[in-house]
Amino acid sequence: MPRDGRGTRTAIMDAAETLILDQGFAATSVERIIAAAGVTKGTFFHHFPSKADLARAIVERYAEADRAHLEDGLARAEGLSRDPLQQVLIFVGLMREQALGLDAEHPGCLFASYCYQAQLFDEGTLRVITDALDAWRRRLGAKLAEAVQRHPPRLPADPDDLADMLTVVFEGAFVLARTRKEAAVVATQLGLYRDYLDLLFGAREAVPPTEGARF
Amino acid sequence: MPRDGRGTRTAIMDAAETLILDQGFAATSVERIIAAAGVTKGTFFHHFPSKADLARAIVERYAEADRAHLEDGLARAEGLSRDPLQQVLIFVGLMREQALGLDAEHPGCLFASYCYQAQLFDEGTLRVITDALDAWRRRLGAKLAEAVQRHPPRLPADPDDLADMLTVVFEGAFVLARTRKEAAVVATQLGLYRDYLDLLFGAREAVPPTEGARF
DNA sequence: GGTTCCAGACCGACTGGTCGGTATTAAAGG
DNA sequence: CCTTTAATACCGACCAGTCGGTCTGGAACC
Repeated sequence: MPRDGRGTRTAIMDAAETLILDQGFAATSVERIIAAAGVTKGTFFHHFPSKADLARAIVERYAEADRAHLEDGLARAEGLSRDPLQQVLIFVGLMREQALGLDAEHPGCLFASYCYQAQLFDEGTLRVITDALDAWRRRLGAKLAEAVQRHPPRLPADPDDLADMLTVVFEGAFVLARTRKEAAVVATQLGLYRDYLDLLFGAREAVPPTEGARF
Repeated sequence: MPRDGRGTRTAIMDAAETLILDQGFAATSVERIIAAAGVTKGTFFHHFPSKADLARAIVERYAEADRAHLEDGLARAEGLSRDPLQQVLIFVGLMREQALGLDAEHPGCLFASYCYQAQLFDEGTLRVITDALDAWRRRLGAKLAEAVQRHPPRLPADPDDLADMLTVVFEGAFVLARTRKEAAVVATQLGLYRDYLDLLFGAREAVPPTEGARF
């Protein structure tokens, strides 16, 4: 094989991703992408058959990172507690921690960007997004369903909807943070979501688990 | 005076608004707008000096409707209870009611659409958005500050952040509803937010107000 | 020599925006 | 009452520039 083009490829994707996040896909011309990435048009179309293929590649990479983020956080939470409710609380806490470290002036989610320009993308590209968000619903929903069993909630609540709410808080907080140019909003709102779960499952009146789990 | 052009003007704005909401501003060409509105290019540029002026006009109209929505809901809630906490709960309930009536396949917020393409708009246009969202924070934050006085919350909570959370839930729920093509998400998530407030301010242990307000 | 990576001139389609002109209306002047 | 006038509403051909995408060709590596 000749020389390695993967660096160039990711350079194009990196440049495109940040441009897309603050001006949208349609306004992000190939010319600007290649200028930002320091390559030429020939190079661009060597790596991506079309601009649409770039969009797909970027969102797929983003979704993979998102999934890794989810699984990594869950694994860490599972290592820190046996109780599913505590795991979720810890998980949200971890997300909050990382949100605090957002130095970026422009926090934002590529999924949200795409979904507000949905007509520009083909079905497969949009499917990547729904699949990624469904993963959060399924994984957290299952944990919360267990939590509902062990810790009777003070108000009736559907575990899946509760899981969705984390995504909702993330996405909404990004929007607000962007308009205010104040990244701290994300961490603050995640904290409120955590409080909500705390209140919903009154921490003390836990039903003893069937097995000998400690907490 | 010549014949009335306001109908044409709003027709252009209506067409543009829906197009912008599902493909973004940059991808919404003047040609498509005028095709959808049934007017010609000359007419378009007669009413709007530039495409950017159209963007500004649309977001201003949207923000006015948003503000009216806020004030109308608050006025109704204030008519239904004297207690600020109850007013907020009723207000959220009203929003939920209206979200249930969303027949649109594409629920969505123009503010979010703009903020994910912020580079395309000038400062004044973006300012309209921050002002509109700040109004929600101020109005609801004040109510919630009163609520905190009368009903000690079970967990420490900043009234303004709590107010922000309604916006967050709205915006986040829109994103999720769009990806799933399932408008019901919005009402569901608003219901969860209402539950949160309910839990936070335990409904029964209210501190009697200084004056003789009943609730 | 064949394959992959990169370069940049080039193309037709489409973009936002302009401009000269027509149609419609209401008020003013007779 | 009828005409004039002026202001606004509307039309569509046209323009310069930008868009995504193609193509030919050379450079680097096996």
